[in-house]
Amino acid sequence: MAEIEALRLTDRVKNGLVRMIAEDGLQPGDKLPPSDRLCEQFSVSRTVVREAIASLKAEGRLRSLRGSGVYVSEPPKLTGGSSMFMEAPQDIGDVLDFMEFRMSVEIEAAGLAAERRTETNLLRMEQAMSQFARHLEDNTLATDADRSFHRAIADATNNTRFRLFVDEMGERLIPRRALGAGFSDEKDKSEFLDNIQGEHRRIFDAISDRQADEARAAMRHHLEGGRRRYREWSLAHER
Amino acid sequence: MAEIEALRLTDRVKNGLVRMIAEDGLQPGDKLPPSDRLCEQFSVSRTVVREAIASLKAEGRLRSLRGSGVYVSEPPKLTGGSSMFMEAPQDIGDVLDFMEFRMSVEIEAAGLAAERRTETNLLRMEQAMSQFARHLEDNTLATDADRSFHRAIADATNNTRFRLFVDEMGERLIPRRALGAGFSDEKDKSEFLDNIQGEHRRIFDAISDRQADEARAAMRHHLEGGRRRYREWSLAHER
DNA sequence: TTCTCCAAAGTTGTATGAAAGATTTTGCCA
DNA sequence: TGGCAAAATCTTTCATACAACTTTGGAGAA
Repeated sequence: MAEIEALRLTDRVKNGLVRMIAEDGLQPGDKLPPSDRLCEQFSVSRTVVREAIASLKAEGRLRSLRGSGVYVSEPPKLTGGSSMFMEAPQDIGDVLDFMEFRMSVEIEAAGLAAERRTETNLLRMEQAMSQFARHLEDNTLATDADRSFHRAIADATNNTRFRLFVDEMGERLIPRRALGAGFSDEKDKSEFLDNIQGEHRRIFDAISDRQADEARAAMRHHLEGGRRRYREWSLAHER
Repeated sequence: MAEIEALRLTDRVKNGLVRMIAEDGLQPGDKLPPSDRLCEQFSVSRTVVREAIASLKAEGRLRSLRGSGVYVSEPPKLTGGSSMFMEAPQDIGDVLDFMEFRMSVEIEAAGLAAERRTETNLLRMEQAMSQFARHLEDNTLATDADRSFHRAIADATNNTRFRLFVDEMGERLIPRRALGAGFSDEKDKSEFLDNIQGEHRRIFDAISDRQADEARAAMRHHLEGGRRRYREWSLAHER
């Protein structure tokens, strides 16, 4: 009879990792120390470290890239919304509708953010932008950074509903392909990503300068571009 | 460049395990084959099998007893939490936040409606407006008419998401009082309701004339007024 | 100088052998 | 038959090695 499950090393390391992420203030997209380093830090073998990381990956808190490193990813945010109008889109037309709905929220969020943003809000946006630049080559990590940027704007509205909406939407509407996949030419892709960075910058500047209308216009332009690209992409790839 | 994340062996084994559990009809509490067996079955090393099991443990689908074996555990029950951001508002500040969030959606809905409305849409709006006028004396009926008007606008966007949102929001955010209750003077009240009719009329005209920006401005003004009145009312009645 | 290409170093993924801790089964003896 | 100890089984952990991939920095070319 196993009254008390002896705490396995793997669990100890797992807890140590989440504590380490919290204490060191590691943001989504940041890199963890290499596994060898973690081995000596926790005084365990690599097997244990790897299993702990595998656990955290399964929980969606880490992401690993072969040959590169292990990265912190966006916190999982339990799904489970039941609202009909937040259902995951069913077909391409539905995705476009959803994107349009999203626009309505985020455009206004940008405007409110311009009126209410604090220095801390601006800092988070800047962090997200530089993170985006740092991970241009990796679609999933750039997607994380993109979400961080939009979430920082939602935060700046100082209205919880916007933040909650952006979080929940992220679970359902992530046209991951749209952030870099589907380009046959590498030059086209980097140009496209540069474009997005420019759009983010324009939104950021408007919010920083407290220009609400310009912030709305910039956000509208940004999201309209994404929606247009998705439509073109889906037209080209429909079967 | 990371075109397609090459599927790691661990993920393959993980999928294989869940498929195996399903196909063999393993119930919670049943024991899995020993890891050595799984290794040769999937033709991989123990490392891989162990990481796959670690993942499934993290997801709560397996649990392992040292020295005994690995067992299927109760399937994790889906957290049935509804969409946080659509929760019914808790306090006055929350109501104001929700109203602001609603504004973001309906402002854009008005703009889209102006671009896309059909004659039928306009007819529905007119019906709602005359219904509103006909029932000025009855708060609940006037509220119904008000909802019909906003829903007709959402319909005119030709985007299902807007219609679904307006419907669902109506369930949660009905400042019934704001539509007439709380007036000590009958004259103030009728004046207030005339005001609302005028705002509706302005929105309707803009949509009818396909003036998207004017429709947005009119809707913003309309909802901002409602929100301001609610705030004043709540300040006057706070305990 | 600046750009391109390539090799070396760094990092994760996979394989293998071994040993220790814990549980279950076996088999012997009374 | 009943009890008990050894054997077998299984998970956990450690250590090492190699493969696959990415990043980095420097040598050489334009």
